Amino acid sequence: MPTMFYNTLSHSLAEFIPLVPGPDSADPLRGAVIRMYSCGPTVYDYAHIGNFRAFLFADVLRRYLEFRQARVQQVMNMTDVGHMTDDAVADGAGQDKLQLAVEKMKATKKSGQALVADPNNPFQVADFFAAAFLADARALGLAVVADYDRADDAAAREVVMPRPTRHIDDFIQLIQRLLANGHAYVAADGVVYYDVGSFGAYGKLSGNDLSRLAHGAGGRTNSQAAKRHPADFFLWKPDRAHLMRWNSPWGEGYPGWHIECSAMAMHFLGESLDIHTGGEDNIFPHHECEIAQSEGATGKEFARCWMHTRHLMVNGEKMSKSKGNFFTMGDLTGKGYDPLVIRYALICTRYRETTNFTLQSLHEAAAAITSLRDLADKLTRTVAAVDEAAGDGDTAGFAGVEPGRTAAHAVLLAADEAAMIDEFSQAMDDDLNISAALAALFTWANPLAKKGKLDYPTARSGLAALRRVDHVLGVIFPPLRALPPVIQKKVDALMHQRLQARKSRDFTASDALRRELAALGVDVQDTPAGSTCRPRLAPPV
RNA sequence: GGCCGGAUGCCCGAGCGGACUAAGGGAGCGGAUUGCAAAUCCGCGAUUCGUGGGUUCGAAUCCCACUCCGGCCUCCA
Repeated sequence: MPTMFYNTLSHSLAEFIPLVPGPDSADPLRGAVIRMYSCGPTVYDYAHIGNFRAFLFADVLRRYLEFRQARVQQVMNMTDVGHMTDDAVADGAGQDKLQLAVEKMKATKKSGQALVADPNNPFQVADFFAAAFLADARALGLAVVADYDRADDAAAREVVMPRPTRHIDDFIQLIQRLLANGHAYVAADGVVYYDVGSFGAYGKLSGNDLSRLAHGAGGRTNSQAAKRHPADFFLWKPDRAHLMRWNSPWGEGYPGWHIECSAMAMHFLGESLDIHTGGEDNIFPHHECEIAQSEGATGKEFARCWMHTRHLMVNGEKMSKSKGNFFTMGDLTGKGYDPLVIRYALICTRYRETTNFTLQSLHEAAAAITSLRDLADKLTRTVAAVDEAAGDGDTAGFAGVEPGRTAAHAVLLAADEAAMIDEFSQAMDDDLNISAALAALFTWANPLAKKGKLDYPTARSGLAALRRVDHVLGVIFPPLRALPPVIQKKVDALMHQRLQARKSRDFTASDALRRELAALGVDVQDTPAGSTCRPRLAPPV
């Protein structure tokens, strides 16, 4: 079955064929090199789970392509240029968002918790939130951040998650190119604008057309004398008062908010990309403008496939700051949810559906992950026991290699496993239908989990299959977060206390202790051999 | 006003013309086991797919109308 993705550009499902396909025409993904650009976070504040849903969608997409044996070069920007809160006239009005962040930082400093040394320094503020983003993203298992962490120096990291403030020269060059070929102009107010009228394809992504943009009820109608068309957007704005500003041929100022993605994507990935991802809100105007800038400059198709994820709702409502109904990672981990639970809850529905996020969905996720992890444990123990007895230490072959890439692929799968992998893959080929893919996984996993004793070939094959799907899912094999040492001490003490209570058959005390332990984040299980405990993925209900 | 999506059991969510007596997950209920516990195991929950028409031998799946919900058109993932 061909790999079908919904392409916002064509408004339809179409087979995805890489620009540089692999050698096998029957399976163009295998061995392909796929260049993918993902619109990343702005680092003016903590990212919320709605943001992370979009990044996780890109992550699952990338991981699935790797599952299919493609090599993916993914670039995700971290926007640290202070863009404007009120860009309604496509002209940089309102307040600088980084300026707002700086004000907030100053406020927290006054209240005694200094988050950065100098809250007046926008670069420090941006660095602070960039670090916070990376920490959250690591916990969620974003592969692009793993790449970033593996990069050995700052320059190498820059390739993976570039920061616009370090690419101002690229922006200037791109703007000069657009000026030279007539797609941009310097207006009477000294601002450099993109001339949308010069780019006939403007609107091809979003379905907007210029006449409607000029006259529609949805804003952007403000006439600005300096611009040729109301939809013209600025590329560079001279402004000596702006918080972050740089020298340019058009005076000291700052870049427009669309130029960074065009410039950095082309800088690192070339003039044509395979896939460009983002949230649905990026379609217009951001991605529309990216296309105009990039294709206006190069004359080549900028991105072959545009993929957008729908918004996340919280408790049935759109997330918004005024309602205060958004969660950050810290909010949820603080309540006792493991990041892997959050990951699962955010990836387990198809990216093109509006999804409603609730705390209940986290508990469902915890239950689902727990059963898969229990199966993985059982398979691992079975394999390890035999390998140990045989003395070949072969289990290292599983642990040491990046999952999904080599070792797991090298293990020949039994018929059941192969069928599951095939079904999983077919579902994902259908525009990343992860619900159906998960159904295939559970349908295979449940009987295996219920079987009492497994033979070695079954366990080994099952483990390899689980590792392969988990290369996409990323929730079965990554370690859970560790209990803080202080809590661990308490847990040990309570477990001991409980053992005493059970010895004297004081089950009331034993159960009370179980609840205490649950509140601390561990689940207790009693077996004939004694009591054990393990970390909980979610707090008790 | 323009342009898009969506409505499936208690909840989430697949299915997109015949294998649907509707996947999978969660919650619930009954039983086994147990400490009248936790964990585990076995079993049970939609004659029905927003409403009304239509097409068809056959519709959750196609067409029309209606109702409701959501998104974008403006900073947002």
